[in-house]
Amino acid sequence: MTDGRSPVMADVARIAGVSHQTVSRVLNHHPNVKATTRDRVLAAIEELGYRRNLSARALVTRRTNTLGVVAFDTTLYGPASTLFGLEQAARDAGYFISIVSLKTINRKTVGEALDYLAAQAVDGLIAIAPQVEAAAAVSALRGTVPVVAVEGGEAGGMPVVAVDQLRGAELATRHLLDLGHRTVWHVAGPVDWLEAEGRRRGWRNTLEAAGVEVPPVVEGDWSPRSGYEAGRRIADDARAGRATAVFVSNDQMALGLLRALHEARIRVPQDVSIAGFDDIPEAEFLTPPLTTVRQDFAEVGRKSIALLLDLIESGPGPEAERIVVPPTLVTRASTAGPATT
Amino acid sequence: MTDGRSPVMADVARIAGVSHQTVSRVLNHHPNVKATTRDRVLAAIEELGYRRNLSARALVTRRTNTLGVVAFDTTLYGPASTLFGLEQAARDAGYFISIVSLKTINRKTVGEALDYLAAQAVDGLIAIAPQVEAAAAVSALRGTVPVVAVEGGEAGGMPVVAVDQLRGAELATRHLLDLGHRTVWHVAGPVDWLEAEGRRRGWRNTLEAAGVEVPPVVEGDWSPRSGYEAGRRIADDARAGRATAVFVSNDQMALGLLRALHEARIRVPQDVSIAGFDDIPEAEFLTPPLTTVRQDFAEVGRKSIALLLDLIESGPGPEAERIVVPPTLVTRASTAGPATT
DNA sequence: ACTTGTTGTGTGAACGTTAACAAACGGGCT
DNA sequence: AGCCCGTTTGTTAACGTTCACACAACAAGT
Repeated sequence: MTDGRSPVMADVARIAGVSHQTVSRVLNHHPNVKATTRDRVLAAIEELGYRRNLSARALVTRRTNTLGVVAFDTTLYGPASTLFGLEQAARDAGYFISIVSLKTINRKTVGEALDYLAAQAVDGLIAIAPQVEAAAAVSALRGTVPVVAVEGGEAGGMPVVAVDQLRGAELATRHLLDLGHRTVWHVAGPVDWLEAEGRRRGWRNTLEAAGVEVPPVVEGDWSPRSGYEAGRRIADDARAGRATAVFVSNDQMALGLLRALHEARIRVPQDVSIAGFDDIPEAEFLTPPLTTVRQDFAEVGRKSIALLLDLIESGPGPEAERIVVPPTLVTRASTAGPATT
Repeated sequence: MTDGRSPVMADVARIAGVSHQTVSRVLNHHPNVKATTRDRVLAAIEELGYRRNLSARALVTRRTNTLGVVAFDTTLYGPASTLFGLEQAARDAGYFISIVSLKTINRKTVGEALDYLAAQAVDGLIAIAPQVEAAAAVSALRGTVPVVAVEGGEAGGMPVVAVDQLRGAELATRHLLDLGHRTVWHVAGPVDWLEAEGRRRGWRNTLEAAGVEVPPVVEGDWSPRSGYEAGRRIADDARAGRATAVFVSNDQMALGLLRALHEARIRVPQDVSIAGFDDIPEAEFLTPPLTTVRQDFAEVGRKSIALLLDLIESGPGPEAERIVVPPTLVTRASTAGPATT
C-alpha cells in the first residue's frame, strides 16, 4: 500500500525471520510448524495486511477454488432461490462461484456457457438444467470436470440433486381428491422441462392410482399470462361442473388462472379449487390465498454443493448419486370441498 | 487430453514451428505478426484444443478479468433482474463475474463480502447497495479498487447508476392526481433503503407541488405481508372516503394491499385506486391488473458495467458520475377516477 | 555411541503466461 | 555499398505460489 506493490510471501517471511516456505505452511495449516513460529508469521501477515495471491496459487495447484454454475432465467423465483442457496453454500465451503445465466437454452447457448466456464478452469460445475435439452448438453461435457445437475431428471446418468417433483404433485393432487373432488385437472409447464414432466407424471399417477378419470392436460409456459390463458380455456368446463379442482404446475400460472376465473365470475374455492407449486412469497396474499407445494431451495443448494465437493475430492462414485429433497404441502384458502349440489 | 496434461503454449509453439512468445502475440492480437504465421499458430491451437491458462496470465498481468458483485436478497424481483442484466453485460464485455449475495446487510456482512471479493483480486466492484448502511460500507473501500454503485443514492460521492426513483414516483403520483383524486396516500419501503427514500421524496414533492394535503406515510418492508398489513391500516380511511388513491412503493406490497382491501370489501379501483412500482411479471394478472412503474433493469446492468469498465481502463474521472435510467408508467385497471359522490 | 524416527525448517525448481529487450530481416534512402 | 528504420521473431527474466527434497535438531530406542 505505502510502497508500490502489495506485499508478497517473501515480505512476510523477511519480517517474521523465516523462509517463504514456512509462511506458506502457516497459511495452509500444515501441522509441522512450531507454535511460536506460527504466531510470529501471523503477526507479520497482520502487520503487512498480506493476502495471498490466488492466481499464483492456482497456477501451481491447478485448482481455482471456483465452481461454475449454469443457470436459466434467474429472474424466476425458483432458479433465483436455488442460485441464492448455491451461492451461500459455496461460500461457506470456501469456494468462489462463477455464474452464467442464459436467456434461451439450446445446444449452442449451453455450449458457449460451458466454454466460458471451461476458460475459467472451474473445479466443478453445477448445472441448473431444468430442460431435457440442457441436461443433455451438459451431460456431454462430463468427464472433463465433475458435474452435478440440479433439478436435472435422470438425464445421462449424471449425479443429481432435485426436489421430489412426483411427490409434490402427488401431495397436491391427493389433497384435492381427499377433499372430495371427483378428479383433478392439470395446467402443466412446458413439455421440455423436467420439472413440468415430473409434476405431470405425479399428477397422472395419483389419478390413476385412485382410479379416477384423467382430464386433458392444459399446457402453459410458466408465465402468469399462460396461466391466464389456461384459465380461460378451463372456464367453460368449470362452469359446466366438469372441472372442480385444478393442480397448476407453478404459482405464477396459478395466479394468472385465478385472474381468468375471476373474470369469468367463477369463484375460488367455492366453484373451483386451485393448487399451485413453489410457494412464492406472493402465494399467501393472492385472492384467495393459494394452496401450494413448497420447495426447500436452500437445502437443494447445500446438498448440491456438498455433492459436488465430494465428487471433486474423492472422484466419482461407482454409481451416479441421486439426492432427493422432499417438498411439503401448504394448505390455504384456494382449496376446499366441491359444491354440494 | 490424450497424454497426461492439457497443452500449454510451448506445445502450440512447437507444432507451429514458432516461439511461445509468438503464440502469445497471436492470442493477444498483437499487430506485428505475419498473416501466414498467425494462421499456422491458430491451426496448431485448434489441433491441440489449446486454452490459455488464465491463472498464469493473471499472475503476470495483475488483472483477473473478474468483476465482483455484492448483492442483497437476490430472490427479490428487482435485485434478481439487475443481477441478470449485470451478468449478461459483463459476459459480453469479456469479464467474469463473482457474486456475493447477502441475507442481511450490516457493516459486518458487507465487510466480509468485500473481503471475500478482495481475496479474489477482482478488477472492479459493483455494489447493488440499496441501503444507506451498505452504501456507506462499500464507499469506505473505495480507492483500493474501482467501485460502481447500483441504485446507490448519492452516498459518499461514488459513481452511481440508478433508475430515477423520484421521476417514477412522480409519474405514479401525478397520474393519480390527474385522474381527479384529491390527494394520494403512500405505502413506503423501509426507511434505510435508498430506493424507498427516493420514491417517498418523489411522491411528497409531487403532492407539495400540486398544493394538496400530504397524508401520513404507512411504512412496509417490501414483503406482500407488510403490504397486507398496510392495507388493513388504510382500510378505515378508505371506507371513510379519506383515502381514494394509494401509491405503493413496490408491486409485492401492492399485491398484499389488494388482498387486504378485498377482505375489507373495498373495491379497486371503484373505491380506491392503487399504483405500484417494479412491474413484476405478475402485475398484469392481479385482480385488478396493477398500474405500476416499470424499471429497465437490463439497461441498468449494461450501463453499470460500461461505467465500471471505463473506470478500470481510464481511472476515475474528475467527478463521480451519476447515470440515471428513466422509468415508465404502465397504466392498468387498478387506477381510475374517484367515485363521483 | 549409533542408528532410527519425528519434528521443524530451508532451498531450489517448477507452474504457464506476459514484458522487456535483442536480433534478424528486408526495403528505401543517401 | 552503406545506413537507417520498421516489421517480425526469438530469448530471457519475471510474476508469487506450492512441491519435492534436503537437512538440522532432538528424542528414544538398541
